[in-house]
Amino acid sequence: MPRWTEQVKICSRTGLEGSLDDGYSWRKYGQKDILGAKFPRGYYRCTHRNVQGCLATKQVQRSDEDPTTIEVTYRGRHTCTQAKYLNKAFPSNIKKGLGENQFHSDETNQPIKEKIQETPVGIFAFETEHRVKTEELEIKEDIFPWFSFPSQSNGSENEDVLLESTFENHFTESFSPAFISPATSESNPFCLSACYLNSTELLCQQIQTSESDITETFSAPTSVTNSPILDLDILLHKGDFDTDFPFNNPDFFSSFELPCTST
DNA sequence: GCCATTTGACCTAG
DNA sequence: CTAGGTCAAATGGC
Repeated sequence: MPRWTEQVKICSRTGLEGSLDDGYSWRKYGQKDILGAKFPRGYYRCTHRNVQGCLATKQVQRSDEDPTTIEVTYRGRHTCTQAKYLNKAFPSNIKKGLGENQFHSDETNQPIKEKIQETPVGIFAFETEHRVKTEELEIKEDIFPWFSFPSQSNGSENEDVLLESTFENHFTESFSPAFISPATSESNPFCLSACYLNSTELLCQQIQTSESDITETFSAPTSVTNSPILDLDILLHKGDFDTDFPFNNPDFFSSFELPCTST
């Protein structure tokens, strides 16, 4: 049975923590305390298991080191109708560009692709969660030290609030003005934090700044500003972005609004 | 009443 | 034997 792991960065402000919507509907069937882990592991199976015999399952566990990161281990592929639906909902070049680096297995029908394919709903989840390739995690944390949180839970009931506050403060203090565009001054900086560290997430960064810059950024990765976030260009795999990559087309963004705006 | 979640019990691989 | 994974009754929300 195919098995692979994602790391999902959560945005506690959105309240989506816990749902971890990946486009599929899951039913929780168990939870276990894992030896040596601070947080219990949740066990989920596809809601359509009984009706359609879909054997996909996933395990969800919050990371010890960074409680804002959820490790999601998928097992088995979806055979239910929602998998078909999700496969049709997004341009195929997205799948090609983003899928191949995300997983340890060579399975072709992988949730991250399906998640991204799911629009517009998938886009919103895509903006509030942070999925990273496991192998890149350390590199990202080196570049974004403010993404690493001290282990401060000590049983506090207000852990999430505390984390959110810390996260937000780190961001408002750490981002340069060049990164936070004046044009998006009403946007909550924390929303920028939810726009991400890998290639997929950098797209969101660019969405928040200037759509017209997107093409330039992707087509001329050596032309960067002094914004530290753009150093992430080194993490981009040029092959991930085909010339017709949808995010290069400003029209792609006209179909939805960015949800992370302050009230 | 239906469905999802919770949680202690049970199963099983190592 | 132990830890991880699953089952299923109890519980709660709608």
